[in-house]
Amino acid sequence: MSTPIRTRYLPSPTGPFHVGGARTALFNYLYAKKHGGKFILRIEDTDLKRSKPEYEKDILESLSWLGIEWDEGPTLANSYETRSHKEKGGFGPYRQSERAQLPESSYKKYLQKLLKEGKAFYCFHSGKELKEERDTLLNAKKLPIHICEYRSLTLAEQETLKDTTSEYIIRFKTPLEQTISFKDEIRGELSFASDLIGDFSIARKDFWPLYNFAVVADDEEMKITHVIRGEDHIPNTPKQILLIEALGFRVPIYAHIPLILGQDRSKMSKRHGDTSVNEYRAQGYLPEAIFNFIALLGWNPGAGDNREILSKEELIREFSLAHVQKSGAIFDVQKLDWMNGEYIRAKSVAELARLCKPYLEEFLASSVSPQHSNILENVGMSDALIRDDYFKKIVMLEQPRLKKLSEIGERAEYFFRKPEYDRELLRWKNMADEELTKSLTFSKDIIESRITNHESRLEVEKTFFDAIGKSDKGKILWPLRVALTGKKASPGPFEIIEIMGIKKAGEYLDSALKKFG
RNA sequence: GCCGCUAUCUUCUAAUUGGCCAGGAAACCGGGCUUUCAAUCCGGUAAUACGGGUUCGAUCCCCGUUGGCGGCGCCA
Repeated sequence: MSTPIRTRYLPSPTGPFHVGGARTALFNYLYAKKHGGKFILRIEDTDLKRSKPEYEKDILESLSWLGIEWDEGPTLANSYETRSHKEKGGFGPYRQSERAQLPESSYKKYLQKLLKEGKAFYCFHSGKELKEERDTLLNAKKLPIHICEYRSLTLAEQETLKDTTSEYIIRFKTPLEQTISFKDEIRGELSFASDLIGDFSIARKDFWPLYNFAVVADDEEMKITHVIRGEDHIPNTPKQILLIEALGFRVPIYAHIPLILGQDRSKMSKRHGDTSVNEYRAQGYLPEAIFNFIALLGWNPGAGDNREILSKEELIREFSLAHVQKSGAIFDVQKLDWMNGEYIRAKSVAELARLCKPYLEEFLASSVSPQHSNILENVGMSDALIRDDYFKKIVMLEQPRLKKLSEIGERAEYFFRKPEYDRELLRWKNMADEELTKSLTFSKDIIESRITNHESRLEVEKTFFDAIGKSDKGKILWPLRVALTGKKASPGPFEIIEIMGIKKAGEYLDSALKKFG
């Protein structure tokens, strides 16, 4: 019996939750699910100055929205503020700050062990001294690491010094002249010289744990078997392995995945603007599309499998670390747009309408400018009264055109308020004014007197084509379509009439005609 | 600066342990369908960073160069 697989994702709630983090979480999730293991969410919030409850909430909500469910960790009910300890899993608490505050914290236990065995020590250099040393080394073009003089003091000597000053910190006594190597599941054998690491800090004087140490302690306590994280953590790995060995823990399996890069090829981060999951959500990207898209960023199903649209279940089934790319991938929004469109087209109309409705309402409510309001004539349909059956028909029309849900407002606006007309846009090719007026009047005539049942698109279409005869269809249909929509691009006029009805269509044509006196 | 990772079209990527014309998708361009825009169908442009090896044969293995990225905190 092999040990059950346990993967984890450790976000730090110090800013909006980004797609890079979501991808790391996703890979851990896919790997765990593929092998019937557990995916653990642990919050790295020991940096109390920067960690914020709202950021943690953002992480939890974004992950849930994406469908990346964690088997253990904080829950949305267990908010950062209330600290109600409604967590899932038996290895809690899952917030580092809470673990550190436990009366018999494991951090303290392990720290004391290291100190006692002479594997860690108190460093009494002041922050100023450290900074100066660092600057000197940097200026001399040397590696800015700290190999501390206090490392060789006995514990008793250190305890004595503790009485003389309050400025000290706990460091790991990094063994010299050693090579630390480990196998990365994606990159193979990696090795590092211990001399280049220095005596790194592991805890503050009050035993408050620092990152590298905290990770090692918690991974042990939570029985983590696989560490799947961004390649920016490769340099941390030898430090963590040194700690693991000093504490006699088991070394987990490592896999360092490539970074997601911004358009400028640098690590995607805050400076790249709208990269937060929330922002994509607000713009109307579907969670399934983002899930699918980020899974394919740095990973593919492998040899000869050209599928790109893959469901969550398929992704879990196909996932393997062996097919993870080694080099970083640029987040290409254009391709995301395409994929989102694919998912939109795959939706049922009812579902899509439900998803689009808030975007439409928001658009109609927010885009009423003073200059706009006088044309906001109520054409038999008040904004507050968007009937579902009516809206569904509109959505059906826009479905093949939509890339993001947020586009629905702009695209379907004319169904709810009369458009503003641009004289030149109404004109088909070089049509003269009289010709244009004739065309619009012609359409108005047909609509008002010849169509008996506008709900039959076939009838509308046939009536029009019978009347137009063999003459240039563009002369009639282009001005009609623009009169109906006010836009240079839109669905066809017959489909629009079918939905908006002859009354409103007639009124729109009247307005368009007024442009030409 | 030092250490590490990495290198196939503009972008994401494929190429059974070295072997067809280097394949797919997005984007772009052209065409069909069309009043427009989409959707859809057909077609097209476009890449193994460079230099050495090893080999009958290298995108693949080795070395070097160059480029890109990451890390070097009492942050995580």
